[in-house]
Amino acid sequence: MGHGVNAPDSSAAPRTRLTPENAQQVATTLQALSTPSRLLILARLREGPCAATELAAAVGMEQSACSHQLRLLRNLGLVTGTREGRSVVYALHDDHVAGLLDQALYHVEHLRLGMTDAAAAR
Amino acid sequence: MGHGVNAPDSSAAPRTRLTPENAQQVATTLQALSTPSRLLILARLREGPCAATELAAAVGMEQSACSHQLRLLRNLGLVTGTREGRSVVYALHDDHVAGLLDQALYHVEHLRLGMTDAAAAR
DNA sequence: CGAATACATGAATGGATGTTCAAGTGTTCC
DNA sequence: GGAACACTTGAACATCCATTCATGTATTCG
Repeated sequence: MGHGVNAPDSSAAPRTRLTPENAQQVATTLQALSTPSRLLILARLREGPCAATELAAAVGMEQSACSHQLRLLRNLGLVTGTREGRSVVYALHDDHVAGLLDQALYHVEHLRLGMTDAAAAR
Repeated sequence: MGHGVNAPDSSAAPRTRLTPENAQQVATTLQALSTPSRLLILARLREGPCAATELAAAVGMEQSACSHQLRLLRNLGLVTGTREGRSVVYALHDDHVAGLLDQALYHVEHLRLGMTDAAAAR
């Protein structure tokens, strides 16, 4: 038996079969959510647009490191950067990114509740 | 403006703020979905339990490599392995794993529709 | 123009990670 | 018991990746 929790809505079909071909693409995109730095960046942007420097400060990382990750996120189409004066304002690309983030956080939280602390992988 | 698509249900609250502390845990869990091999393993298990060897064959990887990844997924609490005769049958730990997978596939698919092919990161 | 601010980019580095190869454990059956 | 099957585990290895440091580009302002 699972846990008596009801997810936001798992009934809606995913209907996207995972094939060996697109597995790489999916993995690449999901990898964007596999690091604390990028996760924090996206979480910050989830609450509204933000300029690069301010963003770096908000997530507590060096401006350069942040810029590198922003480039990656931009290349993946997760965020957009728009020049505005001498700043470049970053924002989530669209609602799917926000949704992906939300769902990830939701499920991961409940996943961790299901186990005492079995983790400590490796 | 985003795309005129409506996600399965993004209205249900995620209400899990991402803090610098749990960011690492969330990232670690999501990293399980950041590789084609593990993604294929989970996708296969999404359709029902499966013994280790058969699983390895199904996703087209060496049995050893598969076992290593299964250990990782087990440590993260994403899958369970149960001895059954001389086989060990693997299965998704619970519905949240299936939900996470579904949502990920759903959003990623629609994300990729939003861009011609900007990716090709790095 | 020149200085200052705001970002981006390249190279180098250290650490993590996936896979392979080679044993090692557990289980069934004769 | 012992061979065969099913899976796990450890070490080695090659690769990838996030961060740092140093430098380069763009924009505003005096």
